[in-house]
Amino acid sequence: MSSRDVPAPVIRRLTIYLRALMFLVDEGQEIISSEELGNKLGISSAQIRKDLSYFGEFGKQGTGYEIRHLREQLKRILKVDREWGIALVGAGDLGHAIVHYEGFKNRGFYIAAIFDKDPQKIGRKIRGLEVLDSRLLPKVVKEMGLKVAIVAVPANEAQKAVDTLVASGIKAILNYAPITLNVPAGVQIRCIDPVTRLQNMTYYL
Amino acid sequence: MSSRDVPAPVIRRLTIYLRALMFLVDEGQEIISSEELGNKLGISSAQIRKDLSYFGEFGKQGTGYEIRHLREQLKRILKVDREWGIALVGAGDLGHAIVHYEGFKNRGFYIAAIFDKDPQKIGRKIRGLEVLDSRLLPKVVKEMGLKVAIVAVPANEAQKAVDTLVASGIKAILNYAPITLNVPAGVQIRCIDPVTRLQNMTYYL
DNA sequence: TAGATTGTTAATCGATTAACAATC
DNA sequence: TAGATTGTTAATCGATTAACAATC
Repeated sequence: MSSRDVPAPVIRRLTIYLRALMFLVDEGQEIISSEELGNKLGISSAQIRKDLSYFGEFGKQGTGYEIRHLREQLKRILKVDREWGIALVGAGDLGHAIVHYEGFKNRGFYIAAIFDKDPQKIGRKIRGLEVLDSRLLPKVVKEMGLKVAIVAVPANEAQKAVDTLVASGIKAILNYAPITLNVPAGVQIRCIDPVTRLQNMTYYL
Repeated sequence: MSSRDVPAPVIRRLTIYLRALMFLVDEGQEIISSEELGNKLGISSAQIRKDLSYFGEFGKQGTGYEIRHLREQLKRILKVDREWGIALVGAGDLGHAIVHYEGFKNRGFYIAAIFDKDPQKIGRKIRGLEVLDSRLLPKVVKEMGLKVAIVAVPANEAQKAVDTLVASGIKAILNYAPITLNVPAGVQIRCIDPVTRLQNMTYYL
């Protein structure tokens, strides 16, 4: 597939463009130029046009981009013109916060199932969704056909959780444990570690 | 300052190296080569050696790196050989999860003050720390000399929160609102948006 | 010493930027 | 049309990689 060789930084920026376009639609704006969008995001207009050109021609010379149209195109490109069910592993404080997070809505994702191995947590409901025994994970993930997961367990349990998820057919994992995890080729993984982000800033202070 | 022109990707990776070294110290390992560390992190050994060479010579030919020593050096470089107090803005679900987060410990940060504008939340205690009225933020941040903040308020309140923080002397902001925020030069900002990270993965599915 | 691994250089690779013809 | 902005090319810039002398 030719789109495979789109540079990774381009894909990362597309998600930022999409987020901005969603916001602009809410604001009622209909048209935007690469210049104006770039100013809002701190990205050059040339960069934006170049990024978009990997996928097609979405603008109109002399005018700019029709916001709704570009939004739909980016949703399609990023494959969030649908809703992905997420398997959440870990029903602690962080898991709770993730389930209550409002930001998934209309952005392509929803929490489909919650798992934990703590008998104290199994059976409880979070936002109407029952916490399931981790031992049921392979069965449930397969039955529901889930491809996306979030790992919100302690660092020392994270690799095991990831291994189980991968074995159950999960293809994309967002990991909140502050540790580098290994996955086989063909499985996507990203880590959210607030401390590394903070350390990244203190360097510059 | 010459260290200003160290490439940003290098600093990002240093935080990953530091995280791995902390883990290795816990495991009891004492020495590691760039090759072994690279294998663990999915980074080439040449990359690691090059990254470190921006700051000095930390290894020993034929042997590798003394893990504790390299850890201390990275802590110093990233300025986390101290503890930074964090001003947390927003005491909702996410704010709660951040206060209860165990990952800050021994990594250079602690929550120093919590602010919210909701009268329902002001005065309550989270982990022994009282939620303060947001109107007190400038005074408290200045008095405590805080330089680092975390924004955990809704998207529509985030820019205002950031403006107040910057006016109060904050120099580094970790933003959890799913929106691009503007800060003046000299202030660092990073955004944690799980949905953009997820969208980044679904592209490749 | 012999073997191993660093620190660093030079070459390669890839991403960003500037400029402008095309065109709405 | 005249003005504005796109899409794209070529040039620039920057980061990664490979290789190896230095050396523990």
